[in-house]
Amino acid sequence: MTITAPTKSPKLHLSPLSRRSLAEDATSRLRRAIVAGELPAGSPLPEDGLAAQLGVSRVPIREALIELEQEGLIEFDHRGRSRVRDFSEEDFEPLFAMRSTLELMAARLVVQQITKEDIKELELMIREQECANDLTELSLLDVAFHARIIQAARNRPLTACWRTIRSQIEVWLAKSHREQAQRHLSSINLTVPGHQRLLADLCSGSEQKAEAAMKMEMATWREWLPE
Amino acid sequence: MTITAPTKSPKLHLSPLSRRSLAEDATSRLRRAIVAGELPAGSPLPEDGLAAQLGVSRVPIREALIELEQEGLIEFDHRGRSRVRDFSEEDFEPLFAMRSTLELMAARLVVQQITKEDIKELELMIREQECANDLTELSLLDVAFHARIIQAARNRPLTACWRTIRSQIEVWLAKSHREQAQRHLSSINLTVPGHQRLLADLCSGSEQKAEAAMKMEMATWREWLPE
DNA sequence: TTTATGTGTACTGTATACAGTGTTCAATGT
DNA sequence: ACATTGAACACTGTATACAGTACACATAAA
Repeated sequence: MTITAPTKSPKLHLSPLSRRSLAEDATSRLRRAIVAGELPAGSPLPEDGLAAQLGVSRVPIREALIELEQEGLIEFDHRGRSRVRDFSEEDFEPLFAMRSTLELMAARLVVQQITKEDIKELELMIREQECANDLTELSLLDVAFHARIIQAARNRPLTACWRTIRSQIEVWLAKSHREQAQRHLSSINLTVPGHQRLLADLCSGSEQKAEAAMKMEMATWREWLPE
Repeated sequence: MTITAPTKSPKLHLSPLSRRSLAEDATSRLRRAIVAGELPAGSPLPEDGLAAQLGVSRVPIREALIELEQEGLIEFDHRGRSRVRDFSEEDFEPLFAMRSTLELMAARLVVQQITKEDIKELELMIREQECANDLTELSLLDVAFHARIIQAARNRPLTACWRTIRSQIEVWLAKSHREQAQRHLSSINLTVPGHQRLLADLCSGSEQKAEAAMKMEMATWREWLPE
């Protein structure tokens, strides 16, 4: 049984599977480690050491570190050495304000142009949230849901901005869960209905409703965090 | 006459002049070239070629290209080759919307906490704008003025977001001036009074005034650009 | 003329090597 | 004790080398 190549170009054009580079792999590995708290705040990130651990050379590591710095997860000191960023409580309010601003803008844009495709995917994501086993998993799905809303706004600069804060949000949530899990247990039952409501209002065609729903969502999130 | 080292550590701590790296130099050189239109939209940016022209190796060039991609000035294709981004007219509206959102947020934050230092610097910048010789110079000073306002908002994520759009704004303005300089000649006399008014309202302590003034400023800018 | 097939080329992705620099810490002098 | 010097160290910044791969073009087959 031989594999025969198609003589005519096959019309079924697959998404051109993105040859992930080592740099991208390193980025997501490190990002996950930081979000999960495996690399605690303040940890030094020597290029040599990381390269050895991940079994690659320093080059992909350097590129990963640059990316993570843009995402606000790590910081370089004056001579180029990087550490996991140490978020203090004063960092929360600005981050929250920025998130609210971006998501409110997204809500306004989404309501005008949401597609069937968007709705289908968002509904699917809500269903996945129903199956979440623990808080950490749920909060990552939560953030992913909001990322999908941003995407539905179809505004490239907005997506770029969101990218600069998304990981930081994940860090906050994970940290908060680790430190005071019991406080958030109730939220596990609120997330799904909240998102259903939000999605409904984003589909309503009313800018007021969409904005109000998003403000509500942001307020909920606000209560989760510090103090 | 020998130079004697101070025996006691000198209290006068100078800002630790940032040993600019070749990568940073390359970034600003390339950024300027793109904004100025010397590297037209669509130009390929082979690492070898750029490295040779700037007299460095590919490593700093790679890092510069990554940075410029984050700033939205260049794009990588599916196999990692980069080109100067080609802004079409549809790209303008989203960029404008994002800018307005960020600057409005900044206005709200600034009015609560602007300092004497901020005001002094902003006034100085307005005086520099009075001396601008041509439109290009003026528009760069204009963007720098707004960047300083963002800085005065003292919100780190906001600054990071602004960084993702700033260069794109400069590209739009420069491009617009090149293509239809005469349309904008009148604006040369409006920028300074507009900024004086804006600064006054940012200092007024009234959130309403500050927001209104910034909206006005954004509307002015809006008229500069396509159609 | 079209459609397949090979081959060269231009480029990136990655590894490796080396040079330079701030920091630390011990040795030295006062 | 204290300041000063110096040498070793740990690390980044940069250059260079090599390997792999998508594309273009030329050539061969239908």
